[in-house]
Amino acid sequence: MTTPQTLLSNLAKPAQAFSKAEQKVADAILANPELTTRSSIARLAQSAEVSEPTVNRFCKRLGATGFPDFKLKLALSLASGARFINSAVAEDDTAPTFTPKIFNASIHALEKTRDSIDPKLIHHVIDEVVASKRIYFFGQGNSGPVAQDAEFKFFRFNTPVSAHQDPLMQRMLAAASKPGDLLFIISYTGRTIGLVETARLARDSLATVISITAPASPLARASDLAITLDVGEDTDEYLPMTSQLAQLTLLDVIATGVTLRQGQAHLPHLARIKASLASTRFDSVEQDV
Amino acid sequence: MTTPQTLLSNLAKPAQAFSKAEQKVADAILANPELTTRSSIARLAQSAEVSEPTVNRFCKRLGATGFPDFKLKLALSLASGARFINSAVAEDDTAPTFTPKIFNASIHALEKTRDSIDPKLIHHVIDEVVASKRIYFFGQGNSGPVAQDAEFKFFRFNTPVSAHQDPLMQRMLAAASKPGDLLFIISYTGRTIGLVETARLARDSLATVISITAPASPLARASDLAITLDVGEDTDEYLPMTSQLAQLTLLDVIATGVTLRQGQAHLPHLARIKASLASTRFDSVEQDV
DNA sequence: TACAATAATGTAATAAAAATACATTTATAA
DNA sequence: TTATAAATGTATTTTTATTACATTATTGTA
Repeated sequence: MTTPQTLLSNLAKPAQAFSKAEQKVADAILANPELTTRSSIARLAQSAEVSEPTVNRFCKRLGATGFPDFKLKLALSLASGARFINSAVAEDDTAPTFTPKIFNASIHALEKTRDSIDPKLIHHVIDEVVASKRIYFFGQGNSGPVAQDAEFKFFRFNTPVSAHQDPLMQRMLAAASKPGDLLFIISYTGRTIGLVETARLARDSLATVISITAPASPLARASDLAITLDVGEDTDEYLPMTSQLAQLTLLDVIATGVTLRQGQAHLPHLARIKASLASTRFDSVEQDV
Repeated sequence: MTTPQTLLSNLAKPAQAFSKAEQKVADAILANPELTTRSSIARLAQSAEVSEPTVNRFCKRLGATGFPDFKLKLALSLASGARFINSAVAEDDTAPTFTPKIFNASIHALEKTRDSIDPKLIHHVIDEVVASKRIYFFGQGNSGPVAQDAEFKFFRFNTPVSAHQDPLMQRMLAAASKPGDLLFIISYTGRTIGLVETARLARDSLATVISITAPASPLARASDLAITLDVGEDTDEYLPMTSQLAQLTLLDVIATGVTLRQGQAHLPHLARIKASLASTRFDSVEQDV
């Protein structure tokens, strides 16, 4: 089934087994997809130099129920991910052009992550968090700030939580861990030697290890549960490290899940935290939560 | 002019001056907008219990050229931001339902930021970064990890850079700063007393202060340049702190801009950084950049 | 209250668009 | 070649959208 997100890229794929006339239709659409979403079948047939039924058959072949449905899917495809195909930052970009590109790349990464997350796995992770007596977040390099951020997010629960970026400290804490301890290990590649060893040490001590990392990586294999994020190509020198955003949002999801699981029981605890910040502000209504 | 993004919310607005029959149409569309994008005018007229021309007139009143155009705009509106109107996390949500909601909220925040950023301001900020002799990133609370992350991102440039979360250290560095020093101060609310005072100290020392903060906040006023992010409501207990994502992506934009400005000159520097990480990996192809 | 004047809505006809059935052409393999 | 199947086009029908115009409500004023 052709999903809206991939329709446009399917069209562009040269591997497609289109017949001569259908290729003409594909070319005509690709020449101006935006216009196609507002065209009649007659107009498109004319610009592709084929008959109207050919266009109609073309649409059905691509999974639409007919031409109007095809236009709808095309418009959706244009509106969502597919539009980012050619949005790599180029050397001659200036602020007005590369700014939206970078935001779009970030948005795209979150969309991709959203669509690839297994809610069952999230459910299990929340189970582990709720069951744990103590939580650690470990990260190195760019994942260090993510671990630190997670500490803030999980501070609202009554379970003791801390984040660590220092490899030696991570190692010592892992070795000293006990059953009931929960370690989140965050690594984009899952190939950082120190973190993989830390995971093994912790599991030897019967602590639970959950990693947020790359699919099929050494770290994923060394963990009890692995939430794998395949945000994709960091091949482009200029594009942002979107994996962090995915990691951060994922940790938000987990924190939210725990909050929901605990229900209202812990709200007074949260209120006390908020109150403690009031005096550091110009006015006490808001805060940097 | 009704833009695609706001069409749906315009429909829902009770303030709209719709006539009786038109209100019926609006209600029918709102009851199932998704279905409407695939309906014929006859079907919609029937479900709204009005005549077909009434539907047609309704569409034109909302800025479409006709019913098909309206459907297209509606579909686009559905595909983009507007769909998040009612996506607050509820107490009876479970992992499969709240996970996409949180990702959507994050995506929405980035879309909003993307559309509100002034590229001219970004250009000026890049000017300041390129001109600076030394860069500091200051943040407290949840913005601390953002500052730390920025340090990683800006490390690729030859300019010395450091991030600080400790208020005393921030204060000392600000007081000791000199012309040519550039301070980035990150604060969601812009009302953290310590950070505002730090900004004033730094400007007294003739350093440049750029803040990433809330519009019209004390911090924004105390800065040379203020990039203001209005990500909006953190009223919902369960929704993520999306402002961090906006801050992170914004810093990505700035870092990218600086990279582009410097051109290829600094690529060898970057290569050396990458090489230095190789031995910490299971294989040296990838890294936690 | 009555009665223009105007706005809102619907009916019926027309035009436009899309889909279908079927004929013709083109390619393919025996 | 020549039968067969696949691809494409023509003509027609069906569906969909729009327009013109009639009817019905609504509003303001004498």
